[in-house]
Amino acid sequence: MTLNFSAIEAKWRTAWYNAKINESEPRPGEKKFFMIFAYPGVTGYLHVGHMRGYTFSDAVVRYKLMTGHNVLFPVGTHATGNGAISFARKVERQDESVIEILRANGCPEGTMSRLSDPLEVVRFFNNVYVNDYWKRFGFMSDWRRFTCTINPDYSRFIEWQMRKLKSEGLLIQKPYFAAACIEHGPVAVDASETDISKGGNAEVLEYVLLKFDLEDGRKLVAATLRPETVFGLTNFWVNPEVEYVDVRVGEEIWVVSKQAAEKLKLQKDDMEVKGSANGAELIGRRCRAPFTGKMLAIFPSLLCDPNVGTGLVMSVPSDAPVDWIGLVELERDKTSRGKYGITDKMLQDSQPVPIIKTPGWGPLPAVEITEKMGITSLSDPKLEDATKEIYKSGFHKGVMNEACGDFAGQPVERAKEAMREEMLSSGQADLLYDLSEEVLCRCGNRVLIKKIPDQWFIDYANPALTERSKEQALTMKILPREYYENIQGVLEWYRERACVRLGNWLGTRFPFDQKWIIEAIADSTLYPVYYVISRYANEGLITAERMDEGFFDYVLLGRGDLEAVAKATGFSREVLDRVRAEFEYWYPLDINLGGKEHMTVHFPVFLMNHVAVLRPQHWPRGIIVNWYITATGGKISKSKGGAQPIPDAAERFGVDAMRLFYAHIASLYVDVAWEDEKVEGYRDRLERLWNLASELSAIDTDAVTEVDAWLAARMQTRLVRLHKFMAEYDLRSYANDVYFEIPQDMRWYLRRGGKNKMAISKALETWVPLMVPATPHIAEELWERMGKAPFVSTAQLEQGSITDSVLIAEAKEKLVERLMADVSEILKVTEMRPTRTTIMTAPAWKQDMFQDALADPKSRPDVSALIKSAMARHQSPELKKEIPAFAKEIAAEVAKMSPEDRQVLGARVSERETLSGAKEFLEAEFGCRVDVFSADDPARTDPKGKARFARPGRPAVFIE
RNA sequence: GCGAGGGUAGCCAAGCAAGGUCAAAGGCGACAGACUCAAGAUCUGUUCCCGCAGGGGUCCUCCGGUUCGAAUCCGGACCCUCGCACCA
Repeated sequence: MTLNFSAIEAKWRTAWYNAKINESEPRPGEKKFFMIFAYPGVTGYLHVGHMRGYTFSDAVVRYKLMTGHNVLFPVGTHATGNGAISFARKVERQDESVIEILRANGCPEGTMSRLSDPLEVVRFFNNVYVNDYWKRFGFMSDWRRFTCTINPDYSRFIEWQMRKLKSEGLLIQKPYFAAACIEHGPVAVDASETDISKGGNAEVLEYVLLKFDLEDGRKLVAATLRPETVFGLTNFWVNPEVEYVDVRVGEEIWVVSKQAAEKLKLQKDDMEVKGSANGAELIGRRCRAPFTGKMLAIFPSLLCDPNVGTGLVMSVPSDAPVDWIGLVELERDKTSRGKYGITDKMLQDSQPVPIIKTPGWGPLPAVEITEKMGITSLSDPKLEDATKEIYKSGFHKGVMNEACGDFAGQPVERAKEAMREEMLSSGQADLLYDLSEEVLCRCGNRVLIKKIPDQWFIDYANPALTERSKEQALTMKILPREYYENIQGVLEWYRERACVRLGNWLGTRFPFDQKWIIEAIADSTLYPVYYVISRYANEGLITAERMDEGFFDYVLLGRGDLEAVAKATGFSREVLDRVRAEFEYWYPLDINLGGKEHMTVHFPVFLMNHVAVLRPQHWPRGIIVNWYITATGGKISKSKGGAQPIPDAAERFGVDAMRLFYAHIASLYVDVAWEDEKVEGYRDRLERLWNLASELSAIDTDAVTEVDAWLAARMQTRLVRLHKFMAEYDLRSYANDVYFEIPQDMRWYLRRGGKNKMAISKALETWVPLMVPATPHIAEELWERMGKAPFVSTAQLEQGSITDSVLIAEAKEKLVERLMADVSEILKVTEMRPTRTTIMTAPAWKQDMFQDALADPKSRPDVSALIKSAMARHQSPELKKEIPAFAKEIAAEVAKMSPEDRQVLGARVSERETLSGAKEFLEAEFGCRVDVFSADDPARTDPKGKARFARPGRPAVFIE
């Protein structure tokens, strides 16, 4: 029969939500479990990959619910930033790809036009996320608590958070250099290119500006990334075709390209353009280098790009292939030399000077590499590779040589920093921030780096905060284990982070200066707290306008006086105390789960904000990081739309099949490629389990067999294992046992001739509830078919216990399985068709000795002690030779066993009795007569003398 | 570049922190058998090599080391993925 998953899912999610079993109320005295997943940013449709982490969270929550916890699992969305704005803009200009995505996801045409409004975008997607994704997947989430970061009440909370950070001294102000469009203000430069139309991969570079004195008092300003190479300067490059300008910066007159002047204007407070400067006129003159004071000739070079740096370049031919080839070309170019009056003497004075010792290279790497690569002209494209190669090895492995004064012997990396500092403080250098490639705003203007003099930061570098956060992290459950260790380093490394920004963004106004909007990472760190409040705001019991500082202080920090707060806010005392009690009940947060992209962004600041603002008993208890589900060809891209809409996938594969896929396909801590066939495989698996359960339920006999006890025992063993897995949030191992191992146990039971109605229904009652975390809908349906009252979702899982009788039952069955494996091995090799099988279990003396060995507390049993006691027990002369040999063997074997195995095997079972009991089964399996003897039974048939091979746990076998 | 993670049998994927119980779970695929008129589904078995008695050999990217013993620990090489801060 084919199951109608879709109907089953709809039936049960409706039933759950009608019965409100997903709603969370504090129940004082009862254990609580509070988990969230990092809420998604509202930037468009999500894809099937996103559901992995969410589903994992729901599975954990459901498991906790079934193991004695009162759970809280709220959800929300994060709309701060420019995601919704950029989406709305695309709709507005009828961007084809966006319209296409909307259509593909079934967005009605009428709704589409509304989505040119960012707030409508947020509203629309909030609805999609909650209804089409999370409810559709049957999450045990308390929908009453939904919140979104641009809700007015949420904003009050964020304002409060900022006030607390400020009063803790954690908000600081200092200049900052940010990418900005002249028209539109700050823009985001990132690969998704939401704000920009070109240059998403650009990086912000910090150039050191070096000032070269001209005789007329002006300064030629060269921009460099390698200030330490001033020791190797030989000349200066000016492009005769570029338009330069004189600018006044403070007291000084600088010469830079016109384009560079524009950049400087955005970054220097006291600066003005004086007039144009003639580049060609400078060529042939001389300038004095900073730091060394060396006089340098000025040569022409058409390679100086007015858009890069200052459009003026200093020349270090020892280590810059471009500079070296520039000189080589100039030497050849008699015309230019004549035109600019460049003499042989000037060229001779510009010979490369070795300054850096780099392993694998001679004193003049630039000369060496151009020769090796056969580069002789500035137009050779290989020049770029050569430059990269020399830069890389010189910078990372090089050491300054004896020509470098005080810096001789220092690694280049260190010398660079030291010289930068020294020249900056002595006024010989300055800084210029620039983008590594051209970036264009959506409006078409060029994006430049602009100084923001009064930028606010959260001071995550604060030593006390860092220290307390690190200590807290040590006490937390953080998975995977690698991240538990790494987060220490991440917290240490965290610096101040800009927490507000200018421009057109969604978010909360900064309470200390309304021109700023609070930035997206800053307003999403403390928010799990808000889920205990949002519910009251959503129900209208408290209102945004009146949620003041005193209100939050009272409910979250336990500060202030109830009467005063009630009076100031107008909220009822009863509500105020309910909110406060609810916070005290649910907090701290037990688990925050989020994707791996959060490891160096959200998680550390999430922790630090809690530590900074809340009392220690409310600091977080756990973090789980999930890796991604990717498309077969690479990452499923959020900005480019999901591979298939989530509701479509749910319809096609079934929610439970998808949930099982997420749970079982791999550990949470590896990336997995989404493949339709795999999800279909899980759907088929669920159908098979359904059929198996039906087949078992249909059995209606009371016949008692020895496997009944085994089945009961095996379920106990499984339960204990399963709870151990979930203690580590190892949902994958859990699912493996529930969906693959337990069905295997059930089939084995049937194959062994089990058919006891009571035993079966007992096992099903254990098994079906175990399916709830991963596949709740199908579990409910099975539960109902079994005649149980709803809901299995709220049932409690058995704990399971491993008693002696469990051990014995397991050991017996293991014996049978082991024997079957041996027999089939023999049959396979010999290709016999058996007519009779004789099984000879180990003789009493071997069994006794085996038990002695297991009982020995030493990890390696004492061979001579084994021999002694065996000799004392068994006097027969023919054993005299066998005992020592076997003692040695058995001691070695036992030495290798785990304590668990020893325990199992120590549960002494009569092998002959056990196998005799399974005789009928074995005869059916082997298709021949089976006789079971003890090896020391004279009645046995053993013409080939196999009996002596009998060992405890592995009887001898003779097949004819 | 800096920081982090990874490379396991035809494929996917456990194992690796606490070395021995690992020829290495589980799934998929393939092959064989049962069932069936047949196909599919299902169930059972096999799926590195050798072996007519339950055994042996060679394996966990490559090279080297530690150890009685290494998929697991250490060093090196090659390859892949992710994060690097105002996109969230």
